[in-house]
Amino acid sequence: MDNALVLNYIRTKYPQLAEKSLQDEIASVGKVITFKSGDIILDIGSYIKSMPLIISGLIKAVREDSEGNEIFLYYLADGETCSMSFTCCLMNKKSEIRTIAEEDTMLISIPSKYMDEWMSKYASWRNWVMKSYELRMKELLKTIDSIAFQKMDERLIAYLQNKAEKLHSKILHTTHQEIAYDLNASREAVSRLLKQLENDHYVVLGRNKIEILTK
DNA sequence: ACATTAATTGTGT
DNA sequence: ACACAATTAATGT
Repeated sequence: MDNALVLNYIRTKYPQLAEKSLQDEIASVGKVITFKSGDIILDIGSYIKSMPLIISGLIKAVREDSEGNEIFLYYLADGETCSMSFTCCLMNKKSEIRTIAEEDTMLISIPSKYMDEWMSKYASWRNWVMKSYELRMKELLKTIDSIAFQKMDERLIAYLQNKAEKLHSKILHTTHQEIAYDLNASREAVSRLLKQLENDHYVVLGRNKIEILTK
């Protein structure tokens, strides 16, 4: 079994979940699931029956408008979870968002029946769930601020920085079109802004590649 | 190694 | 925003 593996992941990526018995429970009921880059992990309108603890890779959460345009909400990175999953599970509601694997991603899936049980059983679990909500709210507010108050050039920089941070890499493998979808801008606008950033020695551009230069 | 094709990026209006 | 040009990467022969 991959129990030992799960245990190892939990200890390295989720040190907050400190209780030994909790770690053991996660190891025994959690399933390791992998997704390929581009896979839709959870679509809008579908029911969720488990909660993900992300081990590696990157997941993008998006919202969809009536015309089918996607707008970027936030990234879910290693050491994080999806608060939407948590709520949906407990309330047995459909998902309001779509999550897509941005990179090849590995996560531990916890069946919903345990999530609730552990809330009263383990202090570290409860605290961590609360912390996750807080973090998710912060990330959402950041995105709202970006959409509401920032110009496109600032949004682009924030987007690139955020992604680099979540990926633990200064090199992003993406296209101008992809970024444009996320920011719901035109591809040309993104291309031109990126070219500006390159002239300002903020990034180096390549095909399917953006390297962010450290300042 | 070369030619062909598809995808991505650049530019002018 | 659109049309199209240029460039780059991928694929077949």
